Parts: sequence; C-alpha cells; structure tokens
Amino acid sequence: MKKFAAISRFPRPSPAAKAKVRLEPVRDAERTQQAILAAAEEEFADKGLAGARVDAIAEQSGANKRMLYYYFGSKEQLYLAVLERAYGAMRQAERELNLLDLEPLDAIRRLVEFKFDYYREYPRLIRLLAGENMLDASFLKASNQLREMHSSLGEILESVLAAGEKQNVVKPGIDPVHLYISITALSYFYFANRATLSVAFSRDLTRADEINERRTHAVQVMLDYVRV
Amino acid sequence: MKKFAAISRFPRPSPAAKAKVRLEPVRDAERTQQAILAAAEEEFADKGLAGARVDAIAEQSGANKRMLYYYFGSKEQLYLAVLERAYGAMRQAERELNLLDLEPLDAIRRLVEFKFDYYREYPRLIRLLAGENMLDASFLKASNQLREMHSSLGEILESVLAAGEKQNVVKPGIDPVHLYISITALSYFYFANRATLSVAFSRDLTRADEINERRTHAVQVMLDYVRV
Amino acid sequence: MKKFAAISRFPRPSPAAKAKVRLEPVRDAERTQQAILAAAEEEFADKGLAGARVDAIAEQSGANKRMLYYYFGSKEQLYLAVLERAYGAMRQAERELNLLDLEPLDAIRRLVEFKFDYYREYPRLIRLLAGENMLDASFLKASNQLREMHSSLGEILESVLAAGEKQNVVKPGIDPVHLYISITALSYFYFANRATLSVAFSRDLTRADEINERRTHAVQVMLDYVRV
Amino acid sequence: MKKFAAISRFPRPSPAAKAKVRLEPVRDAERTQQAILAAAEEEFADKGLAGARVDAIAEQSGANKRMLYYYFGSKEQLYLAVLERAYGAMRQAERELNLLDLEPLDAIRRLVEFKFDYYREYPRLIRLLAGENMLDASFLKASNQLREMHSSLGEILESVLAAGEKQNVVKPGIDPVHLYISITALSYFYFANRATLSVAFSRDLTRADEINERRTHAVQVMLDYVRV
DNA sequence: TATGAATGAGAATTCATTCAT
DNA sequence: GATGAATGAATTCTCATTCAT
Repeated sequence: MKKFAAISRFPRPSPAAKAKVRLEPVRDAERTQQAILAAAEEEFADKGLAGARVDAIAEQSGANKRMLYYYFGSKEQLYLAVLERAYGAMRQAERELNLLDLEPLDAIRRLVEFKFDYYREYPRLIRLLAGENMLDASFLKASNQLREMHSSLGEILESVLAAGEKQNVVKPGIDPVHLYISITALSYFYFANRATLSVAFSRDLTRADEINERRTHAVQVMLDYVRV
Repeated sequence: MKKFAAISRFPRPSPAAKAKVRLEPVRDAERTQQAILAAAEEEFADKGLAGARVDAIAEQSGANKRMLYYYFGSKEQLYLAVLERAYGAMRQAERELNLLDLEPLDAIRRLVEFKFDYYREYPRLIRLLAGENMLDASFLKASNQLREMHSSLGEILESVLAAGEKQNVVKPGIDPVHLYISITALSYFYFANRATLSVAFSRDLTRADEINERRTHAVQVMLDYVRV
Repeated sequence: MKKFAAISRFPRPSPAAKAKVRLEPVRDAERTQQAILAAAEEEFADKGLAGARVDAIAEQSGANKRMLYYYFGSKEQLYLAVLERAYGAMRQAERELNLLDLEPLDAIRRLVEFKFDYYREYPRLIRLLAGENMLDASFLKASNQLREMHSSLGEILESVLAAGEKQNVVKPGIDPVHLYISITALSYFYFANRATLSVAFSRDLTRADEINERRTHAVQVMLDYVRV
Repeated sequence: MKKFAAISRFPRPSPAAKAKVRLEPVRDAERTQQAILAAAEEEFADKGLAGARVDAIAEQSGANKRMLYYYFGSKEQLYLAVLERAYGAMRQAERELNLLDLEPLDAIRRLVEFKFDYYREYPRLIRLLAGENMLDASFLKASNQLREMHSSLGEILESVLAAGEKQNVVKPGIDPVHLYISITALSYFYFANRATLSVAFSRDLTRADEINERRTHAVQVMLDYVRV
C-alpha cells in the first residue's frame, strides 16, 4: 500500500490539491506531481543532482517511476522544477518583506533575521543552492523562469542605504550588492557548513542555543558595518 | 606505509597532468600517486563524490585505472585522501600565519585577507568543502587524520581578542569561534556562490576588480565588528 | 497473466532456455524469474559460485542482465535462491518417500535406491552441494529457509531401525544419522567423483551398465550392514 | 620482513630444503617454490581454482608474485603442480600400505582406517579433489604425471579378495573397484560434507568423538559387506 | 633470483529511461 | 493516468599477467 510523502511547508501545494479529500492516491494529477516534487526536493537536497536516485524519488513519493517522466520529462527537468519552486519561494518571501516601510537600520536587522530564519527553517534550500553552485549555476542560468527572478533586493537595499545616509545613521559608500552578499553569507555559511565546522571546533553547532547565539552575532556584525 | 614529501602550499596538478600529457611510464610510485591525487582533486572538486568518474581521474592523471585502486583502494578512499591533503594544507597554512606576532587589529585583518586569498587561489578547496558538507562531513568525521586537525585558530583568536581588549582596541565579549566562522563566511560564500549570485544580480562577480572590491569589503566588515 | 504450471520434480531449464532461444519479451515476472533460476542453476552447478558468470546466466536465461539484479539483488543472493530451490526440492522428495509404510529392510533398500536415482537424475544437485561444501556451507547456514529444512530422515530412520530391531531383522545399536550419511555417501561420492575415479581406474564409470552395477552394489552394502 | 608460510606435513619439502639453515629468505629457489606450493595448496583447497587469488597466494607464501610465474608459469600450472603433489603423495602412501602382507579382513580394515585417517589429517586433499571433480577432472586428465599414477589398489584389492575367498572369509563376486570406491566414499563424503550435514542434522559432526564414532562405523559397514 | 609498479581485459553492479498492458 | 517489467549504456572494481629495475 502506497503512501504519499509529507509535503514541505515552504513551497506549498496549490490550494486545490490541499482541499482534496485524502482518498486512495489514484489518478490525481496535481497531488501526484506535488508528491513527486516534495520527494525530489528532499533527494536532490540530500544527494545533489548526480547523487540523487530516480528510483528513490519514485519510492519516496509513492508514485510510479513512470509518472515522474510523464510529468517532468527527465531527472534533470525534475531537478529544475524543484530548484525553481524552492528558489522562487524564497524570492517571493523576500519580496514580501517590505523593507522600505521600516527605518533603515531596522530594515537591515530585519533582512539579516529573515535570511537567518529562512535558512534555519528551510535547510534544504541551502543544500539545493550548494549543489547548484557546484554545477556552476548551470540550471539557474538556463531557467527562463529563474532568470527573470533577479533579486529585487539590490535595488531595495540601495534605497534603504540611501535613506539611512540621508538620516545620517548609515555610513556612506556601501555597495548594496556586497551588503546583501555578506548578510546572506553570515547565515548561509553557518548552516551550510555546520557539519565541517562542528568537527573543526569540536563544538556542536546544531544545538538551539548555538543557533540563537549565531543569529544575534550575525545581526551585530551587519549593524556594526552599516552604522555610521 | 607511504609518506608524502612536504606539500607545496597548494597541492596543484603538475603542468604535465594538466595538459593531459601521458606520463612516460616511469615506475615511480610517488609520482604516480601524486598525479592521481591531483587529477582526483580536480574531478572531485568539479563534480563532487557522486558525480566524479573514476575513469576520468585515471585518464586525466595519465595512470592506469588499476593504479588508482592499487594505491588508494576505492573511489571513496581516494576522495578521502584528496580531502585530507587539501584540508591539511589549509590548516598547515593557517598554522603558519603567526597571528600572535601581530597587533590585534592587524591580526584580524591578516586573517581575513589570508582566508580570502587562500580561497581565491585555491577555489578547488571551496568546492571540495561544499561537496563534503553535502555529505554531512561524513568523511571528515571518519578521518582519524582530520579529526586531529582541529583548527587551532579558535584558541589563537581568543588570545588575539584578549590582547585587543586589554589594549582597548577590541570590544569585549566576542566569541572567537563565531568570529572565525564569519571571517570565513565572507570569503567562502562569495567564491562558492559566485555562480548563482552573478545570475541573481546580473553582475559578473568573477571579474578581478569585483574580487578586489570584495576583499576590501570583507576586511571592513570584520574590522568594524571587532573594533571597540 | 502467464503462470507456470506446478514445477516438475526436478527444477530443470525449459527446453527453450536450453537451446539459448531468446524468450519473446513477454512481461511475465514469474517466467523471467524461473528462466533466470534455471540458467543460474546450470551455471552455478557447472562452475561454482566463484567461477559462475553473471553474464553467462543472463544470456542463457534470455533475460536482460539487469533483471537478475531486479529480482534477486546480487549474484550471491541468486546463488542462494538456486540452492534453496534445489535443496528444498530434494528434501520435499524425501518427505514423500513414506518409508514408515514399508517393511524395515524394504525401507532401507528404498532409501538407498531413492538417493541413488535422485542423484543420477539430478546431477546438478551434487555439484551444487559440492560447491556449497567448499564454501563451508556458508549459504546453507545463513539461509533461514534452509535452516528450517532439517532432514526429517534422522527421525524416520530411527523409527525404521527400531521396528526392524523389534522384528529381529535389523541389528541393534545402529546410529540412524551415520546410516543416513553412509547411504548418501555411497551414491553421492560415486556421482560426484566419477571424473577422477574414471581416470584413477582407467574405467569409464559413466556408462549405464556401470551405473546400474553401482546401484546394486550400494543396496547390497547397506543391507549387509543393517541386517541382523 | 617476510615470513615463509608453514609448510604442510603431507607433501614434504625435499630433505635438501629441510636441512637448510633458516637465514634470510633470499635467493633460495627450492625454498621459495615450496613456500609457494604450500600457500597455493591452501588457497586452492579453500577457494577452488576459480576462487583462488594469485595475490593471496603470493602474499601468504611470502614470495613476490612474479616468482610464482617464474617458477610455475601460470595460475593453472601452479594449480596442477599442487594437485600433482597432493594426489601423488596420497598414491604413494597407499603404495606403502603393503596390504598383501595382511590377512584379507585385516587388509580391508586397514584400508578403511587408512583412508579415514588420511582424509582426517589432510582435509585439504578432499577439498582439492572436490574442486577438481567440479572441473570434471580436467587437470587430472591432462596431467601426464597423474595419468601414470593409476591407483594400484584395484589390483591389490583384487588379490586381497581372492585370498579371502580362498580362505572362505570373504564372500565371492565382489568388484574390487566398487569396494574401493565405497571404502573411500564412507570417509570422503563425511569429511567433505561435514559442513552441510551438520546443518541438516543439527549435530556438530566436527567433534572428535563424532569423528571416532564415524571411523568405527565405516569399518563396520565395509567388513559386514565383504565378510562371507 | 627478486621486487614493486603497471596493464588491459573483464566482471559485477547501477542507473536513467522506455515498453507493454 | 498508472503500473511493473524490461533495457542498454555506463560505472566501479577485480584479476591474471607482464614490465622495468
């Protein structure tokens, strides 16, 4: 008897699928696709594109392997679908931050915390991005959908910094792109490399108190940098 | 039991291997092993453990595929040997920094610059580490050699910070481990994710002037953070 | 849906397979498995576990090599399946002998003849057992299925001997296990070692008249032993 | 520092080799060959021709792998050499039995006991023979040396039986070849199949008391058969 | 006579993908 | 839409044997 995998809360299944009554898992296109995507996300995040196994995804999703090709065409296209969904969800969340409504320093703090919290709650994204970087972002580059998803944060941060300068609370000359990269780096690197770092420092960096301490640290570093 | 001669600052493939020139069949165990290691480092850095191809390593190294098993036992053991060499070389280089001989703020700057320069010159290390993190550092954890290679930088940074506090040039209460992680993050993330970042910001982050700007930025961020 | 009829007394390769005729690609799991088992039995009996070639089994069975792993997992597990089938069939045949319905001496004679005839008709079993003995019965020992297939003949022979003693036609004190071993030995050794024996005695022991003579001899030896 | 493997007591090294003072194991042709033969005998007995590993033999013998080819030419020729040595030693031992000097029934008993004891003390021979039988005695057949080593026991047993008949202690009409085969079978099968038999009867047939009981049983069976 | 490095032909196993129903 | 069987091209690994010293 087949079971569908739990579906990640981040890239949510469409409301339609969600509203469906859970009956026998037969002949429900939307639901099958979501189950495959969820299983694929896990597998690709865990093993990378090369290490992922189509068989594992099929089994984990509860769908027949043939369905995977039916809906997505190939392993690579499935990988792309996963990437688009996860990456798109993050970009969407960023867009909903409304940083321009905040005081400049609050906006910086908000962004740092958002990045940190997002990665903490959705570590698969980090692994997907790490894998994609090992592929030189070749799928990101090839994706029409994702090419159009430029981070708008560059421009938004530019406005934030400009406002801060005008209010004399932010030092002048900060490159918004490098600022964004650093904000992301402080969280991403921590979550991406917890494994090797824990070994290197003989200190369990996966504990909740360590994580909270890191969050405070990241905010502090970035605020110290932007403040006048 | 084999021992390697002193390892050059970055283990790099010999020019011969790089040009895919077949080694003349000199029966030189050391040379063959080095050629295999060099080729393997490149392949594993490029493709990760799962994506790497033993055949490709053999061909690239100019050695017979059988030699790879003769000397290293299996693909995974070869991967471990590569990791140990690359990781060990970095730790060794860190040890030679002699940060304690510098003024506290100079030491911080020196460390940021060192990390940045090391990754810039040896990007394969980043890719190896990224791959290893996707494996949850399972090989790092399993390696006796590497387990003993705890970064000594935790303690060294602690001394640097203490000295800085005493001289009243460093703010109190900084956690040396998180400081080290942030220093590393600012460089690592940049080099590791240049590919996706360049897409996201439509800006070629691989150009030399961008890289230099990044270096300056990283130093600034960390100094702003530690300064009193 | 195709199904094979009850399996003939000795699992033997279908004539089709024997003639190396490619099965038409009917998608019939049961049939494919049986074809693989039959081909594997022949190969393992011929060459032993180490000498058998997975490629040869695949070709002989008419199935794709991949199917072999699909259904049996590995060469060793396939070997085990073959062993279980062949060994189980013999134990089953033994169980159907109903020795207790016969007069004691008739029962002994019946058992000797049965063993002899079984090995004569199914020489692959001898070769499988010889191979398995060279592996110290490691697969027999590891098989849950086979562990439970203790020969019941120990107890049955015990009853036969007891009845014979009571009737004063069998001498007392005979160990049923050693009796069984000897009965088996006289047939097994002959068929297993015909090759070397024929050389040693410059006498073709594979001829039908030699075989019949041997059968008579074996019966005589065992009856002379048990008779009072 | 290399060590030579212990050399089996059955096929003994030549006296010359034996008299050598044990110095460093360099450049002693005879000794190297004996070490290789001893290691090969163990490996071939354990694994069969197909399962045996040339590397294992070389390592176990303490000799360089190249030496193995230097002295024996190939894996198969080495196997043959092992077979010839082991088989020849048994035939030689048989020849030294001098059965004709004994009373007929004593001669039979002597032969049964000899076979039993020889296999007990030299179980590798059983495994070598079992392996060779799986190869259809192809090496025995091909060996000039072994072809000439017909068992003389056929003729000797014929004389023994004739004498027994004349003395009226042996029943007439016994085929000496089948008698010899049965005598061998009762011991060989027991030692060859102890592994599977122990499993089948849940009884440890490798214990010393079991073995002694078996010896008595074998003598009894054969004497009951030949006696008038 | 001895040694360790090297080789190429296989052998087992894996994997993404397609077919027949 | 869905399923399980089937496929062939890789892919890792093994092995007997030979070469250079």
